[in-house]
Amino acid sequence: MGEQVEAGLSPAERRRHKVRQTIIEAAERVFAEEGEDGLSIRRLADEIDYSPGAIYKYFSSKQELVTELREAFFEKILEQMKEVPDERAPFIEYAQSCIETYIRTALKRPYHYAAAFSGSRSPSDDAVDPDHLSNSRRAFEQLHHMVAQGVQKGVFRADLDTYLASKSIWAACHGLVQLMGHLPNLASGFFVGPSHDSDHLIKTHAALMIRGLSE
Amino acid sequence: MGEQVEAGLSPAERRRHKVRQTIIEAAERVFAEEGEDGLSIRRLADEIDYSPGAIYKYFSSKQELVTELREAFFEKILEQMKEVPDERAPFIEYAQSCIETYIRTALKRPYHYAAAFSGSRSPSDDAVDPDHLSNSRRAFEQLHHMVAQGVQKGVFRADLDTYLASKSIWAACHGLVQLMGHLPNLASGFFVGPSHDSDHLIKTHAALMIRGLSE
DNA sequence: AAAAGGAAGTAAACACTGTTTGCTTTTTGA
DNA sequence: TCAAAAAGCAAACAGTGTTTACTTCCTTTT
Repeated sequence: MGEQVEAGLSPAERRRHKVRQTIIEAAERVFAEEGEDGLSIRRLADEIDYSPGAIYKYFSSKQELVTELREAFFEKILEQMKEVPDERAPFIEYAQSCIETYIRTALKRPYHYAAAFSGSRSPSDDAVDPDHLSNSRRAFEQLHHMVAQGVQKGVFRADLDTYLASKSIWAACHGLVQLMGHLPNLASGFFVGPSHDSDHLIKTHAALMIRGLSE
Repeated sequence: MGEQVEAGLSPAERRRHKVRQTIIEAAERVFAEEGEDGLSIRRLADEIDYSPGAIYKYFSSKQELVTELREAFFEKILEQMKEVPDERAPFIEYAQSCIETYIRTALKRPYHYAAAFSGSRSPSDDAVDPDHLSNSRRAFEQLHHMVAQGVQKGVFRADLDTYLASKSIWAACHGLVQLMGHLPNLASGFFVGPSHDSDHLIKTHAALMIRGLSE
C-alpha cells in the first residue's frame, strides 16, 4: 500500500518515480543501519550506479532526502498507533499500549526517530502549510487525543490542560527513546546501575506517566 | 575553584595549560552559540590566531574537545543540583526543585546537553575506569539519590525499583530538555497546539513525574 | 656557554563531505 | 524528423577533520 499513485501517469513520469524510489530504498537501507553520518551522497550514488550529481535531479538536498525517510517512518508510527484502539478494553490499558506502541515503534529505527529532532529543521517546515501537518506532528496529535479521552472518561484528572499534559507525555516518551535507542553512543552501556530489560523499562515508564495523569 | 592546579608547575607546563585554556574558552564561546556544527577546527584556529594543526597538540580530536566542554557543563549541572537540598523543606518540594534544576540548567546550554547524547561516544568511555564516573553519570546518581530518599521517607511507593524509576525520570527530563532546547530545529515552533511558557511546562512536567512515583 | 633534544607551531596535503557547473546523451512531443 | 527538454556525468568548488614534514623556539644536559 501507499503507492497507488502510479495510475494515469506518462511513461516519463513513471520512470522518474521509479528512479526516485530506487534512491529512497537505497538510502533507507544505509540510513537504517548507519544513520545520517553513514549516508553520504557519493556512497548512495555508488550503490545505485549513478553519479552523485544525478541525485540532485530528484532531491534538492540531502536534508530533503532524510526528511522524506523520517516522514515515511513517522507515518508508520502513526499507523501502528491507530491499530491500537481497543475501545472496549479498559481505558488504562488502551493508554498504556498507546504509549508503549509509540516507544516501541520509534525504537525500531532510532536513526529515523533521531532525525526528527536533530539536524537542521527549518522552522517554516510545517508553518507554511498548516493544513498539511507533518506526520511527526500527527503522531503528537494522536497522543493528545488519548489524553483528552482519558479526561473525558474521568480516568485522568479533570483539571488537566490536555495539551500541556500531552507535551509532557511526549517529552517523556521522546527521552526514553533517545536513551534506549541502540545508537553507537548511548547504546547499551549508558544507563547506570543494574541493567533492566527494555520491555520492563518501557512498561514501567508508561505506567508511571499514566499514574501521574490519573485521579 | 576548579583551577587550583597551577601550583608547583614548571613554566613550560603553565604555558601549555594556559594555551589549552585559551582553546577551550574560544571553543566554549562558539559552541554555546552555534553547537558542534558551527565549531570547526579551522574557525577555532582562526579565532585564537593559531594554525589548525596546532590544536591537535592539545586535543587528539575535535571529539575530545567537545567532550571536555560537555563534561565541564555537566559538572555545573551537578553543582546546581547539590545546592538544592533544603532538607528541612517538605520532601515533595525538594524533589520538585531537584528535577526542575536539572531541566533548567540543562536548558541553559542546549548544545552542551545534546552533546552528551549524540555524536560518537565510545562505549568504553566510562567503562575503563569505573571509579572515575563521568559527570553526566554523576548527575544521574544524584537523581537516583533523590528517588531513593523519597521511598525511604515513605513519600514514594515502597515497591519502586529505585534505579528503574530513576531511569524513567531521567528519560523524561531528558526528553523535555531536548524538545524545549531552543536549538534552531525543534525550537519555538515544534510543539503543536497552544504555546505554553517554559516555566509552566517545566513545573507541570516535574509535578507529573513526582505524582507518578507517589503513594 | 654550547650543543643536543624535544616540544610548539606552521603550511601543505590527504581523504572526506554536500553541492554546483558545464557538458553530453537520451528521451519526449510536435 | 527535429528541436526542446530532461537525465546523467565528470569535474570542480568550498568546506570539513586530520596527518605529515618541516621549522623555530625553548629547555635540558654536558
